[in-house]
Amino acid sequence: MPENSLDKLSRGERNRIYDGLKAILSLSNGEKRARLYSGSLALFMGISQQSASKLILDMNRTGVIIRHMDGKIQSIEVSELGRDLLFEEYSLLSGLLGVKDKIMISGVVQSGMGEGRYYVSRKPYVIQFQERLGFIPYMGTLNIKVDSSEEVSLRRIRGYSGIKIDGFATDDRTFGPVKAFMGTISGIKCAIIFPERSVYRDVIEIISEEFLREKLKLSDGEKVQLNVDVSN
Amino acid sequence: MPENSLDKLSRGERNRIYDGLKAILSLSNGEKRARLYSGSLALFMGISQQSASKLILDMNRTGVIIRHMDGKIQSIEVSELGRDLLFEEYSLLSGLLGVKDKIMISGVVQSGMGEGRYYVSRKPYVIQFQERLGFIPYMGTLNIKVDSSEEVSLRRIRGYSGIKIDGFATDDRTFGPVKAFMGTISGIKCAIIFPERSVYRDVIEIISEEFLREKLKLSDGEKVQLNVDVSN
DNA sequence: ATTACTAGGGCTCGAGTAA
DNA sequence: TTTACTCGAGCCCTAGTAA
Repeated sequence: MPENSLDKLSRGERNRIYDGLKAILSLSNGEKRARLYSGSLALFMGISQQSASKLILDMNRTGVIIRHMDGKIQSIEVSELGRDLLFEEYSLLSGLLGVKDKIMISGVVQSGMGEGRYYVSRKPYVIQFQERLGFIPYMGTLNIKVDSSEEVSLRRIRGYSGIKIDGFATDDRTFGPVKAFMGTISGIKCAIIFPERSVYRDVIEIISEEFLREKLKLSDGEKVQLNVDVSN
Repeated sequence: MPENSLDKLSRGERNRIYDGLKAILSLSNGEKRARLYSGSLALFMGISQQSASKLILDMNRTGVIIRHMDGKIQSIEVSELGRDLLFEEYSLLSGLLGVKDKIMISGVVQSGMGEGRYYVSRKPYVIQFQERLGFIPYMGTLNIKVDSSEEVSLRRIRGYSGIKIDGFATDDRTFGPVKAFMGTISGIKCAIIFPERSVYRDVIEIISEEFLREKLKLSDGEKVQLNVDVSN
């Protein structure tokens, strides 16, 4: 069972796993899964079969890959956690190297279940939205289902640390930390918000000072484009 | 004296240096040089001062940083070699993660000294251009001085491995390996060529089946835009 | 203050080898 | 065949400390 204990890993250990992930992606040839022997991985990485075997075990233990043993040959798939790790690294490098990242996301308007409204109207969130995003959002979210062709763009955004909105707890429950990215939709200032620790979803939630759905006269299924600023 | 012996480093050693470079860039705050104590670097990286000191020495030895000792405090600058290393990593990740890279470069036409013509007309090069790029280039290069605002884009391109053109030797001298990237300029197919091992230059050389300068009626100082395909 | 050398401990890696 | 365990060697990291 994965422990998601990536934070606790030593620098060396983390880099080892990081190299392993890159190697597995290289050997996947665009497929979702890579069918390989520990020996093939070893050859590719220039390490011994024993080390590659241990590396695969470690990667599986930390949950960055999902392994299926089909008899002798194993098929390995980079997990969501593993992908996130690599996209985080990518986004970090983007920032450090000064790559201008104007990421655009397009998708279609979707109706939410109203949970968005509930969350974004919690006072501790609202206070932070005002302080860190510079506006008090309309009490509701605009949900956008991102085009599947833009999955990579969305993952790239998620890879950035964004603007931190702290979590908090009430008597009954806890509200997790959130990260936000400023952007514009049809010229109107807005922000995308993500739960800090979440699995990849193709639906994103947008907040804005305006009631976007009304202001932009949007109805379900309508196509919209979003400009996202990831420079922090 | 730098040994440029990066290839000979072990995986662990290379990752250590890689982490050090990222840390130094993080601590530079956008400045060219970072003024820091080995202790500050240590704190930032979560390692001991001694390890940070050794890391700095190693990075200096391999030539990925340039160090100036101003008394006690040192100022550290990531060298061209170091930058190349990071951009290579960035480009590698781009490819592995499937980030669509349509890189555009703009600059102004410049007259070369005619050396471009000499190089690209050497037969072993020409044969490879035909085989690997799919065309026999016009015997000359179009030189473009890239806008300084697009330095990062150019470095990103250089970070990719591109299409390999092997070097060769004649009786008198050797011609180094070259890497090429397909692209278009005003809709006409072309390729950028770089010496495989070179320092960063803001002038790039374009080859094409056509005599671009004439076909596009270009004169010195004229602004042009280039679309580069880095997907290999 | 700093930087950085030297020793010792821990950890990673690979050879041998079992299953 | 393959995967993966054990254990010894070597390497890297840190503490102590000199300059």
